[in-house]
Amino acid sequence: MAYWLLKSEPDVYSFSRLEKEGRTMWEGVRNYQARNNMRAMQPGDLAFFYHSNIGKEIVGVCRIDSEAYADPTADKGDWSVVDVVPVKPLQVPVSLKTIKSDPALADMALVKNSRLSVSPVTEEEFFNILRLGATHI
DNA sequence: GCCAACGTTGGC
DNA sequence: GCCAACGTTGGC
Repeated sequence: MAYWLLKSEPDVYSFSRLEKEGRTMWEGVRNYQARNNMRAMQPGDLAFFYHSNIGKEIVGVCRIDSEAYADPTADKGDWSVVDVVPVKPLQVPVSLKTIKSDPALADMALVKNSRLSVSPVTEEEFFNILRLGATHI
């Protein structure tokens, strides 16, 4: 079981929309590191859903529901997607500010490599954030 | 809206 | 293979 973090601008695709739709294909990733992270995902892995630009906070937990497969929206290049389903929103969103100010979380890829849209999360980080979010899975 | 950080492209 | 130029992301 691995843990991840997925970024999306909420005015492009928000967590509440994922909850409403029940499932989405995580399309459009055009960065090799992010793509390789998706290729390392397994069905059942859990991921945080982070709202970039607007909110700048982790708002929910979702589950990876497929292995990586070819991105049908890519007209050229070797890109991948995974299917994602919602698990539950965080009772308390965990802001980037909170994460940066917490020594246990300040090494997260979210902080260290702010441009990476699909990043790994350690088990320790995952449960720390759940605790800050007052949420149990 | 600005700009720093980062990744990619292309000329040499 | 290096590096300057450019484009994009995302925090501020």
